[in-house]
Amino acid sequence: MSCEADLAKTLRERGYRITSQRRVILHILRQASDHLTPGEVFRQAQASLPGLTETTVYRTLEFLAQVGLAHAAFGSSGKRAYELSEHAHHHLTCRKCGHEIEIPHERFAALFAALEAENDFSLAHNHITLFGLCKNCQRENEFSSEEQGRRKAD
Amino acid sequence: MSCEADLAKTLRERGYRITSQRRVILHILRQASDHLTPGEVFRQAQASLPGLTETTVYRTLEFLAQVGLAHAAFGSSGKRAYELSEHAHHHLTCRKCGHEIEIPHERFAALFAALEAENDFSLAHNHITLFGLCKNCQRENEFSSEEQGRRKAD
DNA sequence: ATCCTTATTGCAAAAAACTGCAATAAGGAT
DNA sequence: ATCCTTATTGCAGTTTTTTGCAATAAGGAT
Ligand SMILES: [Mn+2]
Ligand SMILES: [Mn+2]
Ligand SMILES: [Zn+2]
Ligand SMILES: [Zn+2]
Repeated sequence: MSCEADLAKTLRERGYRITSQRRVILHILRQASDHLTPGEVFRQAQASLPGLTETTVYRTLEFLAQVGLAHAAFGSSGKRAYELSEHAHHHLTCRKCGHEIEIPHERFAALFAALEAENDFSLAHNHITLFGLCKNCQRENEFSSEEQGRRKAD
Repeated sequence: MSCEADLAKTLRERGYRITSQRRVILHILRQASDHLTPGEVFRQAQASLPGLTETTVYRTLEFLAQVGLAHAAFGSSGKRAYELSEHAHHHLTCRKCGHEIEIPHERFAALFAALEAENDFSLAHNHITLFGLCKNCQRENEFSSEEQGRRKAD
């Protein structure tokens, strides 16, 4: 109820329509534990909605983002991926292993507010990903450096 | 000289090779006033290097980013675009008109350092784009809201 | 229940990105 | 100057993403 009701309200008010495609895709995003690419959503959605097109998935995902129901992110794959927008957050993503650390938006709030004020700019809901190396992969890097050093010395 | 010398040093040291393709693409990035997409680079590069392939442009651009000579960014087009890495910076980009404001990295340094410390994470050189509305486009939005309000009231 | 407007979808085709593999060419060694 | 190793490129083909347009269907009105 609350899901459907929310959807109805959010969309109808603005003149948008509720379709089976949107319901299915939204449902898939709800189930998902993390970000999903259009391709992944498409494959899952086909099961419940045989006729569905990949084109529609792309457009629906982008639509949901526009309306504010979903948020796009660029993960380590480099491809766009979507997730439902619950609490605002950002990510630290490891370039080696893909491990993701979630950072609550509050951590960025002060800086963002300052940037808005200083630049007469009104920030939208951003969902950023900062790349780097996680704890483990940093260690591995040290190891390989040592090894390389030893090799050269031989 | 300094350009070529830099290039030689940066690449040869690590076992990479200097090729005409890399030189041309790098040269194009140097001329560019702002971020260029692979497609744009390709079109410009073809002039000086007829045989060049689009594939090579993609790979070279990504290569230059890996080596740290270039940096990727996701502009308002949503497509990846590259630029040379001079002083570290980030962007505030308007979703309406595409206007870009450059923010020096220093503005982010403190927060980033804190995030690294708090999460045992080692951030790479990130180049982020925050979307929103520029001064002008914010005003335009107000106007259209007013108009809409009036229309409904009629 | 039926009609109407038009937002949304599917389809077909294009553009953009990515891959595997064999041919090419840097650049260090002789 | 010639040879050799292998990093890099081009080519052909695949996958991913985007676009134009006609057909479809949501949902307000009658
Ligand atoms: Mn997220
Ligand atoms: Mn930039
Ligand atoms: Zn890692
Ligand atoms: Zn603007």
